[in-house]
Amino acid sequence: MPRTLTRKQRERQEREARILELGRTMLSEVGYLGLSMDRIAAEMEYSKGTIYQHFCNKEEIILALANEALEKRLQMFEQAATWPGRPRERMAAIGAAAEEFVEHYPQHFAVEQIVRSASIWEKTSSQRQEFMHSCESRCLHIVSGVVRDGLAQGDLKLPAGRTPEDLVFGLWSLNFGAYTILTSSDSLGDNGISDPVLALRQSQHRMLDGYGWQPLSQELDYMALMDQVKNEVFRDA
Amino acid sequence: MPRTLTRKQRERQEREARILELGRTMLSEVGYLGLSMDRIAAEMEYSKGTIYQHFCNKEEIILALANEALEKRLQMFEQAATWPGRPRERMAAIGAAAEEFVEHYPQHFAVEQIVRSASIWEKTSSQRQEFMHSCESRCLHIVSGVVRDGLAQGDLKLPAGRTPEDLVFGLWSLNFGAYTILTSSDSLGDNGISDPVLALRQSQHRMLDGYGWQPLSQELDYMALMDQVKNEVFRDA
Amino acid sequence: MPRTLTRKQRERQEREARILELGRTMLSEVGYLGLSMDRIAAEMEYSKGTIYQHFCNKEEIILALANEALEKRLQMFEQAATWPGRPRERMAAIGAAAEEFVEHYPQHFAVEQIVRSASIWEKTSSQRQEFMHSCESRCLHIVSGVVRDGLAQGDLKLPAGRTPEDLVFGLWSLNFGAYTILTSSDSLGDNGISDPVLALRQSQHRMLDGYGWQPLSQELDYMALMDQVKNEVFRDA
Amino acid sequence: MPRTLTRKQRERQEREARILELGRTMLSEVGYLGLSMDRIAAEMEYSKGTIYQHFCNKEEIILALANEALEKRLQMFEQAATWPGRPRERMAAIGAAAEEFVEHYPQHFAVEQIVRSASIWEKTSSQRQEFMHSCESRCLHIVSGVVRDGLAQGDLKLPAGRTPEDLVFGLWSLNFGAYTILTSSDSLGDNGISDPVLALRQSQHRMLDGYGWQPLSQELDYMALMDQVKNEVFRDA
DNA sequence: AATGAATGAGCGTTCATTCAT
DNA sequence: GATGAATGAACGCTCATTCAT
Repeated sequence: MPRTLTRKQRERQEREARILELGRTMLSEVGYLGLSMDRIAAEMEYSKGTIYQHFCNKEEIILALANEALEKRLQMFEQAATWPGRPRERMAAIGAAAEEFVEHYPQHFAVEQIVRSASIWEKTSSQRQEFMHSCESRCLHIVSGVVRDGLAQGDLKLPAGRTPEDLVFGLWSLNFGAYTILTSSDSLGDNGISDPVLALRQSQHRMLDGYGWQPLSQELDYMALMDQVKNEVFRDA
Repeated sequence: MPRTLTRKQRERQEREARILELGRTMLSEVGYLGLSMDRIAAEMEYSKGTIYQHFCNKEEIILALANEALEKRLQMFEQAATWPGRPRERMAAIGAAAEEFVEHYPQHFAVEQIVRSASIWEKTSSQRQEFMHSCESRCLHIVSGVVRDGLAQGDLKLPAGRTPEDLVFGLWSLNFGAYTILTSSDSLGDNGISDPVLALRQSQHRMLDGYGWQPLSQELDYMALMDQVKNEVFRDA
Repeated sequence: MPRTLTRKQRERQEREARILELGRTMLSEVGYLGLSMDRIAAEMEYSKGTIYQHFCNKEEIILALANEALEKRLQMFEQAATWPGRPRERMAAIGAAAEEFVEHYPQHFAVEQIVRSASIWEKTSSQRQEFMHSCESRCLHIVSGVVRDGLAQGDLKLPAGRTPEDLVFGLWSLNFGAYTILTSSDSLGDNGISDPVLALRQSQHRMLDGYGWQPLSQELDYMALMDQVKNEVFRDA
Repeated sequence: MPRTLTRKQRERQEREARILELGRTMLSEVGYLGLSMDRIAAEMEYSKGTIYQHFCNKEEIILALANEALEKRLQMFEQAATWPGRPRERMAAIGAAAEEFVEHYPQHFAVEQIVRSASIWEKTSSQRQEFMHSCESRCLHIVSGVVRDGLAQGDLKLPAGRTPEDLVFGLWSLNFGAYTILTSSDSLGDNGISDPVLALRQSQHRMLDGYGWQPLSQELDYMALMDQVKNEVFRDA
């Protein structure tokens, strides 16, 4: 029993990776509608039958892509969460990671959006669905962990009855909403929003300030910190 | 010469309304892909040709629905913005309106989401496109107007270089993102977010607190205020 | 009983003329497929029902247009046939008329072509069909009359068993074929046929020369004659 | 490694041939408008999808048919042009080939006519378009080659400034026009043209006589020659 | 007489999926 | 295991024609 995979298995994995790569590009370029098994097969220079041996329907491909995306996001969040410093600084680092994720892997982000808009669930295997939920959970958990650290250190207080997850939900919504609007609107500038990414950062930090999370953004230049994180942690991501 | 429309014209309008009503339901139930002219026609018990006499392609229907939705939202925002009280209270009123909008017209909100995800623009008339942009602009304008009022009264200060629109963009993102996640996730509860709508409210208010907007949420029970607005202004919307 | 038409009748006729005018333009611009009752009605700013009161189906319109075209051609041939001179000169005059017809009324010619390519006959009234056949007959008759004049004057001889109509059929074919090819080919120049209209003229005259029709084209400058006819007879046609 | 095609490939080719055969019949029976992918599929007893795997749109089928037709015509012209004898006799042989073509492959001729009347070009591949143009060119070239031979041997003279191609254009027009009229008119007999094919032959020969091409039709029985060619060269075409 | 809403068969085309080879 | 021919339902859309008003 070889520790390494057989050649066949290796080829199979490589093919699968190529399918996903192609699918990702397609999905982000032409959307859910534009992604077709025919096209993938043609571009792969494999037959459709072969594609179906890897993914038993179109939706499975999309869910697999979503899993890749979430895995990447998770990994980046994990990296960011290790940033040395007080919890609020680590929150900023995660914010930087989220920024970096959208900027550096726009196709991944596009997949995340599509998965939220198209109804994919009925036809997909519960295994992949669970994997996706677990990724999502772990992402959330990383962030809520930092919140808990902040609470433990007395850097912030939560309103009665509110959980760390509630706070994270706010940040998540803000981030996801901002990039969704950003991606789908071309009239932001006309409406006085000339630098939406900066506006997003401000909003995040003011929200945390609103929770009284120390050090407040008047006391620490989180903008500079985020740039630093992006440079140092994700320079060659 | 009747001041009112002729019977024919009335019938036409009613039919058009029915098409939109059906389209709206379909769109929110089965999404952009599931909406088909065939299905609309079948369900209307009219022929396809008749539908096409009202809307010259599928995308026009969707854009018309989006315009309805934005018009409704605009109207609700306008109403909320007249709420008596200090600017920050009026902001809360608008927040309540946004909540009410999604809750009371979930189909309208679904349309707003779909329009952001599907590429509809190429086939639609520029007239409808402009109408939509203008609605969006006016919505934004209402809210940024309240921000300006707050600034004028010295209730809040904006960071250097940031515009009222930037602040509004944050709230908009937060709101849109929260309801998008809320709508497309069924595992929030499992992840510790048991009441996402309440979490959204908190996030909004903490963000405004973060801008130092008086009166802060410690000083005024905005939750109660929002409930009051929903009861008094939108009771029978 | 008024000698003149009533106002209603006049209006009816004018409307009918407008329908045909519009139909003719459409037919020549977008072909048989592009001609639609919808479009005619829209452009006329009349209702479809009204159009149908004039022509009970699409094909009737086309046949009516064909009749107009043939009537015009007939009229031009009649005019040309009165050209003073020997029969062969009158043949040249008719050739000039045919040229003029295509050049000056390209839409009429387009209709003649369409009528030969689309199957229109099944749905049209026998009355219009007969009118068309009679026009065609009379056109032919004019030309064959000139041939008979030539024969009578001993200017040409026909091979045994051949009729004047056979000769005319040749000219007709040549003319119709040349303009059909001309209209539908854009590569004539590439194939060495730089001036097809001139080539057509030559072919015609050489054919008549081949019948020994006096005066032969070596003896009389038929090219100049045709130009003269076009100038003098059809200057302001 | 088989020199011949695999069974699959053979089947594919056969199916393609059947599609074209069916298309040809349809086209000649019900015209461009009557030809529909639905009907082809139904009559083939294959699904529409299968048809589309061979031809990516309707127009491609028609152009393929046109290419078949032109290829056949080209081949027949090439055969005829090898007829032993003086150039003018070879011209007659080509005339016989043209006759044989229309008589023996009326569907091919019908396709040639349809391609001249319907606008097919926009949707078809440039490859097929070029093939068609090249066939046309080569057809023309064969005939103009014979004219050049005649010129070289001093059998005819061309008017100043006229090319062999101009002469060929005349014959082409004559032939194409005659068969077009013949095909679309059922009243020729009533108008004194009892044998239009014979009339066409006469016209051709008189035209060549008009160019003084030796031997003239008085000196050589081209009618008999053409029959001989049809019998000997195309007996079992 | 005039209208135009309504029809509905038909069109060309796409595409996820199956399955014999 | 890989192939790709075959499927067939579905799609968006057109248009000649009818007919109640």
